[in-house]
Amino acid sequence: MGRAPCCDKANVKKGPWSPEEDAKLKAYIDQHGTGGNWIALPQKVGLKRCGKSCRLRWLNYLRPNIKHGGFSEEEDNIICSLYISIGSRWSIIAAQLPGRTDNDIKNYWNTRLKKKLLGRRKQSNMNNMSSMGGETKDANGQEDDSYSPGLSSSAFERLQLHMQLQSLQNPLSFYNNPSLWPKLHPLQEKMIQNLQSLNEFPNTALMEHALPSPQPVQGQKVGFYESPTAAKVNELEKSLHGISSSDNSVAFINENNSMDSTHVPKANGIEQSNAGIQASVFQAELDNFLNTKTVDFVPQEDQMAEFDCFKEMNVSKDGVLWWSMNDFDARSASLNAWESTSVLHSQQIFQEYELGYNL
DNA sequence: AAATGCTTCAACCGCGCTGGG
DNA sequence: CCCCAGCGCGGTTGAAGCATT
Repeated sequence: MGRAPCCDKANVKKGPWSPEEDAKLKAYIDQHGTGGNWIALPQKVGLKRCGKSCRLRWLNYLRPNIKHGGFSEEEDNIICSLYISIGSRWSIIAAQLPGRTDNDIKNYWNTRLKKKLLGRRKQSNMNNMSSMGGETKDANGQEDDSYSPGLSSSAFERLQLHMQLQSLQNPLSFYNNPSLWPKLHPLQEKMIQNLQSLNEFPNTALMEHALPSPQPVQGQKVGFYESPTAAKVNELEKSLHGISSSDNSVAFINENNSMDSTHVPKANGIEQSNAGIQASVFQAELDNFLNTKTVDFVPQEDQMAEFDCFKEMNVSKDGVLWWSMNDFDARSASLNAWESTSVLHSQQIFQEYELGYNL
């Protein structure tokens, strides 16, 4: 037994809206507002439409100041950064882009941005692989088919994108520590095994073959990078507060030529140098794609101290920057010139993001 | 010029959440 | 506390337009 339909489907018109219907709806809402009840609205307006359909039409097309198409590079950057940070929360992303609707952004991501990003990765990987004379595989060793069934699942795709970022930035992160993984249902285990079996080359092995190990230089960054997300938010931070308060997963060589353990957990089977190379390669790709300026940033102890939860989890706060609670609210308040959807329902949502993606 | 394939995007669908009764 | 109507969201669909053969 399914749920009751929201309206009488038989007596409701479906499909594209006519100019007359648009005009009717717009005129009514301009004059009376929505009345706080979309279900009752079509009757009042005299439209044979479902209330949900009216709402959608108004929000996505008829309401004032809607922008269609022509996404700017700045908007691209914001969408990409937020997608990597929070996933397909289109309404939240839309709230950061005045005049854009969640539907528009969702379509834009699915039809263009995603392909642009993955397409570039594909191209870049092909370049890497061509020097090896191997067949085309992505950085995870998978058959590099950007449109493969594996990527058709948005959840898996997002996971993959995020894992790429996460593992490149922090080779000792959760994703690279199976011992930290929660127990899975046997079917889930099986699925993961199947996915892994597709990987002819483990991630690091692939890069090990592709690239020589770097020689760390005293005082230099060794490959961990500030993600575009972090850079973007850092920029926003600066513009909002006039200071930089974000932190990034940047590994440093201290004066003794050893890793600064404040920021980098002790190695456990994965060579930092390889991770560094992976990161720099990916950074180049992503920076190129996002056209985001990479900002040199030296994290301070007191800044790290803000993130006790990361310490407890024995991982550095990685460069995939999570909106800190107060920051996000403040940012939302100042950037969200648009009305509509509440940007954040509560701090809890983002605590979940932090926990969920960093665990 | 016609057929076919591909891309785009408006609209629909169904589910989770919320608040009022 | 429970139920239910309505809202809002994310995923999906399918028609229209465009590109290619």
